[in-house]
Amino acid sequence: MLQRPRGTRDFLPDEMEQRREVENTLRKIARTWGYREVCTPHFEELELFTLRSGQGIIEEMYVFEDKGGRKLALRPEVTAPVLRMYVNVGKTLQKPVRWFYFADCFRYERPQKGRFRQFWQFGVELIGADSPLAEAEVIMLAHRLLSATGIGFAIHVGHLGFMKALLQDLSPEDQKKVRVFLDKKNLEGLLSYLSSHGLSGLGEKLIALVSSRTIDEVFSITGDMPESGRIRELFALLDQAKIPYTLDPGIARGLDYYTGMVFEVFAENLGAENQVAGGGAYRLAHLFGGEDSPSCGFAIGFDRVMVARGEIPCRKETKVGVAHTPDARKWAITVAKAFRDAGILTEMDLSGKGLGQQLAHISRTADYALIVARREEENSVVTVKDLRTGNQKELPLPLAIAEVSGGDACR
RNA sequence: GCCAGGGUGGGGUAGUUGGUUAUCCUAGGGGACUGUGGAUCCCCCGACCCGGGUUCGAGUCUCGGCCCUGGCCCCA
Repeated sequence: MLQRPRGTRDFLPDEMEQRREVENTLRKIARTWGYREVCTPHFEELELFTLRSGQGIIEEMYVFEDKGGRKLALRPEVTAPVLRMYVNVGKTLQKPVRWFYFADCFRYERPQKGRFRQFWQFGVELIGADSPLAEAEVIMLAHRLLSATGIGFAIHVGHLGFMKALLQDLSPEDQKKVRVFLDKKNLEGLLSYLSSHGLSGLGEKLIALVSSRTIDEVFSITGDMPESGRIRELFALLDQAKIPYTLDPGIARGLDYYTGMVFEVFAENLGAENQVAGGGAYRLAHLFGGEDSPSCGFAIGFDRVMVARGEIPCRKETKVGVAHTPDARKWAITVAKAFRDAGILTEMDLSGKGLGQQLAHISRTADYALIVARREEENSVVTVKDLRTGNQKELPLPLAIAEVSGGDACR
């Protein structure tokens, strides 16, 4: 038997309906904030992704050559494609541009809880706005979206400026090493690295920095910096908006292209892969040949959100099944059409068996049975049987539809 | 790429020191039953992840691979 490729999933209707419900909730909210949905190709030129993230990511991507010899890659994320699109068409757009996307991405990684080779991201990009309010807006929107999914989560907000201020005299390699130690909260490793590189003086300051939880503490360690005012304003805005967050100056991982504010969101009930969203302020447009545009955005790991939500029973729509006899087939089709036109989920019996067996099947799969046979056809009525109570009545079509519309689904 | 634990019908399971036709539940299909139900009864369908080795004989032991689950690494 053929298996699906490693790290991919099939979704049965129950799960698909839940995913669509959450997706559409996210879309709706993003729209009310003025963001509009965009879509980019599943594959792009390989260079688009290596420009952003370096050659190292080739190993982590699905890379292939097409019949024309072009080097392509399945998108591992969507920020770069969206910014590429912005550069391609954005000149004429009014700034700022508010876009969102819901897209599947592909990474060649080892699957584990909440991590798949094909996964979905819901993301937001705010391009061409350079202000603390813009940065606050994306965090506020992330908070709003994640709240709507019903999961428990914690937002950590940081700023690359803090660490930059302390590390500015170090070589780029040392900076990177130090950031990795800090991000992993490996303080012993950090101290021994620093002392073996003649940098012991930094250790105390760095540890104090990453354990700071207020902006005053942070600035007392880093001293004043050019962005101080702006950073204070950002956090003041979050406080005013009553966004629950933790100031986390230790966020340092990855992404050299982030320019200032960075944030990460962690969910409860997930294993090692518990980050459900991440983002920050960045500049990418100039990399793809556009004008330098300050931007910020984030992506939500949709699959992890769904895992974190756990099993939530799906509410089902009222469903009717149409049992009919061959001599009344024409009327049965008319009846079914009328119910469907009224927006009611309607299934025709396809088996041609006796009414008893048709009802046996319908009673397992629907809330109401419509019985349509010669008698109903002759009188232009339909027998509506409520399968929960067993009550049935013969009604003309409009009344029959009203009867079913008024009921609640039981399954 | 690394580590640990797993893999028996669609789902869930039993299978003793290696021994006949691999257990049970459930789901699915058909029938009893062509003007009224989910019950009941009967029938059917359907599995040892793949490949090599040991053995008279492998679901069971062994080696390799694949896949799953969790963790490490990475995480754009």
